[in-house]
Amino acid sequence: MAAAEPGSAAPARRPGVPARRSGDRRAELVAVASRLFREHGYHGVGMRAIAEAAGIQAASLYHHFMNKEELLLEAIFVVDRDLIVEQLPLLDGPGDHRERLAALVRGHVLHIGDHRNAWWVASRELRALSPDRLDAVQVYRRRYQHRIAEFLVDGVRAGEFRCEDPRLATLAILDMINGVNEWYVPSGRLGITELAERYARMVLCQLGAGKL
Amino acid sequence: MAAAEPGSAAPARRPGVPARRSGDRRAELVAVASRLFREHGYHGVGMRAIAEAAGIQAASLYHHFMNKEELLLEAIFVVDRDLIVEQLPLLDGPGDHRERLAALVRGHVLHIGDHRNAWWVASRELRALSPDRLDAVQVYRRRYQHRIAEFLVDGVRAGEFRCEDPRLATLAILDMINGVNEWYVPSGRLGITELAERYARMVLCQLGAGKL
DNA sequence: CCCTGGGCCTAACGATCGTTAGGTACGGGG
DNA sequence: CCCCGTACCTAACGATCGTTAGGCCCAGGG
Repeated sequence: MAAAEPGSAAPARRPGVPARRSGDRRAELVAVASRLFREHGYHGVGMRAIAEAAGIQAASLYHHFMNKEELLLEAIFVVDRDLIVEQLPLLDGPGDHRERLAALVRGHVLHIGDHRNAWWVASRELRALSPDRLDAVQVYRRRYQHRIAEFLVDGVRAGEFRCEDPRLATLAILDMINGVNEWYVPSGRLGITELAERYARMVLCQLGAGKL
Repeated sequence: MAAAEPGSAAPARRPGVPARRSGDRRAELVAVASRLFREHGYHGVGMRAIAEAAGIQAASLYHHFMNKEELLLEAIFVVDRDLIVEQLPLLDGPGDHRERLAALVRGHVLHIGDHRNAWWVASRELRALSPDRLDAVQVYRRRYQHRIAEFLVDGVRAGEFRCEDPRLATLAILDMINGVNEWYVPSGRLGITELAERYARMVLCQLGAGKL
């Protein structure tokens, strides 16, 4: 996924050189598509543009994907799958509620930093999915959101958080974190690890659990 | 702008009936375009679709706008102009820093509620603007952001806010507020005025200036 | 050695894209 | 009454869209 992140032009694939592994090539193409979707939007990029950026012809993409929408879906799912299988378990890990929530926030910010293109696409181009695909993605997303809201309620009950409306606070916090990928660039004032740390602190502060 | 917000179909304009005022018709068309841009994205909507939703033919749009991009620019500028001329002055109004910031947050949330389509477009479709148009919009946006960061510094100096990095806090707060228009629907659990009030409180809380 | 299949190619399809040219109907001002 | 500007129309342009059909080339297995 993070393989072809830089704006690399066509890598001039020589005919006989196999693309490492079959699944690798697929992931490469998804990464290329993610970058272009991010830059111009799903409908702003044609199959020919994606193919050119990958160094092949448009028709060749159909040997890897059924259609354009499958490319989009795969790009989006990278993000949502990771949220569930990597982030959510952090809430059941060691430490008090403060520490566990901080770990989730840090992980979330770092994940955004590692998959900027996919995150952008995942948040802006959902509407281009067909209704049933869209539902599948939103199930994942709601699961993440509901689990966090539940965790906030637990934290309030444990006396670690102060928060008058956990559901609204969840939305506000997630929007705040996801906002990172609107303006973050690796060359910016703050590195992604500093950002992760500061956002963890800001979130705790917002829940009345700040240390400063 | 908020004139034709509902998802109205073609209003069946009879030939001889003038469209009230010349500028009104323009604003109506921008509102229709905003809604469609929001639903399908800038590149996902054709001039023919916009025209049909407005009850006219595609070619007729070119009597009101030079090209498709001008429609987009007009939709976006509604938002950014209002931010500068209506929101920023609130920071120089009466009250202490807490009250003035709360007023800005409330106004910001209410503005989002009143111009949902335009806000959506303004935050997602900037990339479709040509570089010089994009610059013009971003000048407005940066002015808003810098003024708020400056205000936070003042508030910290006055001992009303606690915040280790005002520039980062500004980004986080703005992303949090703008997130409202990702999920807000008028029929939701909370009305827009309640949301405005709660967001004002959450922002103050995040700055260590909460009352609870 | 032949065969199979993955990965890519060229060429083309019908549809839709943004945009333009040129014309019509009508209300208001001279 | 005539004329002008506004608002809209029909028809069409070249380009680009997503997608398909069919074929070539090469690596690996029998």
